[in-house]
Amino acid sequence: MYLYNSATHKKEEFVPNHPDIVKMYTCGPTVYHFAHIGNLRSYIMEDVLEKFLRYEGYNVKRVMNITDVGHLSSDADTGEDKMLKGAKREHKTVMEIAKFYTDAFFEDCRKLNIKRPDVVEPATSCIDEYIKIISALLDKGYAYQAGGNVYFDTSKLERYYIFNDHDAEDLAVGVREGVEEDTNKRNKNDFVLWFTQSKFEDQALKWDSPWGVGYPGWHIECSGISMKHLGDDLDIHCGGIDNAFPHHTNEIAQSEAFLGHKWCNYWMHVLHLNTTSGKMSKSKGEFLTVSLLEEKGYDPLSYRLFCLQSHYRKSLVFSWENLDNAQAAYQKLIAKIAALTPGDGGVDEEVFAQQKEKFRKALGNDLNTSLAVTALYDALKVKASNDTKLALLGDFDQVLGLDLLKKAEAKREADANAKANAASDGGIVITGEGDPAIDAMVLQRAQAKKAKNFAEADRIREELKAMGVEVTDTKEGASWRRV
RNA sequence: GGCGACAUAGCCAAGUGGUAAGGCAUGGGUCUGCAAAACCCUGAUUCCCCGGUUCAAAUCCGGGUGUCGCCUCCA
Repeated sequence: MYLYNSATHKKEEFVPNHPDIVKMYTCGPTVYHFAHIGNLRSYIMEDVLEKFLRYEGYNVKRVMNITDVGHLSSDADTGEDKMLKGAKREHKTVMEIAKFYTDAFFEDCRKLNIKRPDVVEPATSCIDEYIKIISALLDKGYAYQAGGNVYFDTSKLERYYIFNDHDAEDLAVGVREGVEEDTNKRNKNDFVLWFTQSKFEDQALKWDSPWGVGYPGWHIECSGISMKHLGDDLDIHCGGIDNAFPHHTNEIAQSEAFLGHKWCNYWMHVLHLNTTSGKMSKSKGEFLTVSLLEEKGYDPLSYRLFCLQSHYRKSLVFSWENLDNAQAAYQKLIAKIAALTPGDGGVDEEVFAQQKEKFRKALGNDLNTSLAVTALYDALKVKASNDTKLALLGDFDQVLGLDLLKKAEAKREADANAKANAASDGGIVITGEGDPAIDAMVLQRAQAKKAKNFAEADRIREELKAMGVEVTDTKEGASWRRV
């Protein structure tokens, strides 16, 4: 397969370091609040990558960190630690906050069919790992102590900038309000590996270290966690585009300085979900969560489809209109699949192989999920038995994760139940969810309709509507369901 | 200010030199007392703009414009 590598700015053929395993690392969430759906876009696309690798027969080991300490820098407005702020807001301890929002994050993932990574590691459980790396960096002369903190010396590297060509002189330091230049730094881009002196007092969690009691810097956790679980090399490192600089740049700097060789081959960066007014963030505008989507009547998987219809390397604009589009498309898709009867015709292997090839080619070309979704429609339209179509859809859905067959089956069952609950009278058949009182009203309406008393029929339909019951006419009579 | 990316119909988009896929929405039709559902039909003389290369450009080159991201932690 081919993947765009942001480190080389080129689409490259993916070749793992070891033939028997693909080592994949994903930057996880900072668990101080709920994830918004923009955060989740990245995890959806990374999930597709992982599932496609497995689909292609690779054995994948995927690791994700949970940031519960470390990048605890300020919100520009208050200068408070994010975890601490969350804790104060909810009158809980930092660890309680971390647990609560970690659980909430994986609950959101579950709703979106995002597989839990093989290893999920909180930053706070790998302190020894960071200390080991920092000590070695000091020994090798890549790090120095100043003002109580340990810094990485970026001037010691031959090449520091990886993802873009910065000129240190042009970097604006402290461009935003509330950020002050750290005078301990020898070079503009040096970064902290270990803090004992923080500009934010009240750091909740501290550990002992050779350099004093303190806590790890913003970037060391990903290097430490990755090496702990994946060893001294890595195939694919994923994250949101905003992480490219400085977070990932710094990870590469410290990891390769520590290891003495190349660390990670492929870098995948997912672009942002924006609102019409710009980047989606937790601190401004509407805070869009999976729960909010559900409250508004959206299936979380409609959002997944929305993301799939776009490409991960393009920013995507969220609007309710766009989500409506996706939800309509999703429901139509399910309805079409539900209309296919299983057990019809067997699987035509030749057609199956042809369609599958198209699907593989789409995803194999830098995860062209939009074309992969098109392959779903092609599978529905292809001249073949229902069994062939269902086999294709089920096969593709292993990667796309839209619960296509499951949802279609549920719909078929619901329709069958409605039939089983049918009440009939004088040749008029009422199908519904099995409530005799409702059946009676629906029957009354059907009789009024048969007598061409349309005013009465419409009146009863309105009455039912007010009760949350939707009536649709059928050939035999009428059908109803609660909405 | 510097750096990185993107720009195709109302919206999401495919397209990597050979004459604009697909989906949603819209409009029309069949069906229906009406409605819903379903099915059929429907759309870009043109791909941000201006030059250039070529028999041929949405696709390549040059120059603009616009949008987004990064340079504080953020997916």
